[in-house]
Amino acid sequence: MTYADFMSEPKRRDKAATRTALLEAARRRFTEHGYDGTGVRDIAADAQVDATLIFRYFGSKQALFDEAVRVDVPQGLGRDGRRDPAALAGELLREIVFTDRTAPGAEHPLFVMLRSAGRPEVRAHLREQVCDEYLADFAERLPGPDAGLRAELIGGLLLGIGLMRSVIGSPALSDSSIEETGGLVAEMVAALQAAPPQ
Amino acid sequence: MTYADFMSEPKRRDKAATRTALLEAARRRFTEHGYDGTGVRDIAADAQVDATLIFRYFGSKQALFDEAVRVDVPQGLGRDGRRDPAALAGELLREIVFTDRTAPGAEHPLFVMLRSAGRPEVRAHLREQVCDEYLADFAERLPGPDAGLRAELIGGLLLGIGLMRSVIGSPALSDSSIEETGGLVAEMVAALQAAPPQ
DNA sequence: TCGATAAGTCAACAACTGATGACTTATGCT
DNA sequence: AGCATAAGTCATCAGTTGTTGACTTATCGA
Repeated sequence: MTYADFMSEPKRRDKAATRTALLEAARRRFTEHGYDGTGVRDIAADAQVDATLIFRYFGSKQALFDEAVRVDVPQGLGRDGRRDPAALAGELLREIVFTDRTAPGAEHPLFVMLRSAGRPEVRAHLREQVCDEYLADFAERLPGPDAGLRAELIGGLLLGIGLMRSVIGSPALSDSSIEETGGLVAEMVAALQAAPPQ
Repeated sequence: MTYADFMSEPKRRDKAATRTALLEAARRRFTEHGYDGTGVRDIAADAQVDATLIFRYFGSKQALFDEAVRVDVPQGLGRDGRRDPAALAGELLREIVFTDRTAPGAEHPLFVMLRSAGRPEVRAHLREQVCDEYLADFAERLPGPDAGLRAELIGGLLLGIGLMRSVIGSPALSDSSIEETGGLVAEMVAALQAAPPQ
């Protein structure tokens, strides 16, 4: 069988494979162009699949987006041992911000959502995930009556760093290593812990 | 002349007024729904004006967006006197992040752009403005060989705080005063200055 | 008061959007 | 081998998008 034969050969029918191909193509497209900038036909073309299968397998474009962007928030990140907010921030920095962006589906879903932040439902989803799931643990480990504010400042710092890297593409942060940036972030978080109540 | 007469009365023709009405409506719509989520007919309806005037006066939807989102970056924010990065950060916090959001056209253009970050041109514009215009002054006032990285970390912190307030809508930061938040931010920036080279 | 010019209106376009339902074709079991 | 069923295809819909050019109407100086 020649190469041309192989290429023109109709591909085997495989629901699971088609589904994940669609899901991966969707993640890439949504990451790069946002929800509104991506059409179902674009996704299907990337996955080399018929566009109507999106509705067969996911129901709607919105449902596909939701699934492409869903993430399991690791429960109780620093459960035993690492109760230190600075260490916790370091973990989040590694898990969310400094993902290997050469890999497929590399960008963390939080930043995919950020690129579609024009849509109110996406913003709501973002708020739930950031505030309720990621930031909840922080507040109770920080001192002072303004612990909630301090926790959100750490969240803002981490998200801001990710924003600079993945959305804005600022040069220094994009090229920096996690050790370099992590060290500076640790100092900032430590200062936040030590700061007197405002 | 009755009220009904007044209401049904055709309004005076006034190019300048129409233009600014369009511009303000565009700012509001783009702020709330992003570029792709906003149609020219939506904007025109808000401004109570015919949609085709957008193309008469601005050329295209994109050009209208550009003009609606344009901002004069104050040159040399801390030219004389306030050479301290922490003070500079405080100024930016007041100017960009803690704008009075009850006012019309309240959101700072940077965050309007963030809500349309799905579009590559918008991201490019954002990068230019943030890195070249806002962050340039910071780098030369910070110590160490990694001054550029530190400057971008401050940028990330400020943008992240704005993001939490205006896009995500996190509770504590949204309700906080500029004094409260500014105090904590000052501590973080100070720690960044004091940090040893990584 | 007339007429030139600017301001605003209207109908329509071609392209694209997400989505549907009826259709065809391949696959795996008996 | 043949058949039921799952997987994939096709034509098409109805609505929306940005944009255009030809049209009407108001405004204001002569």
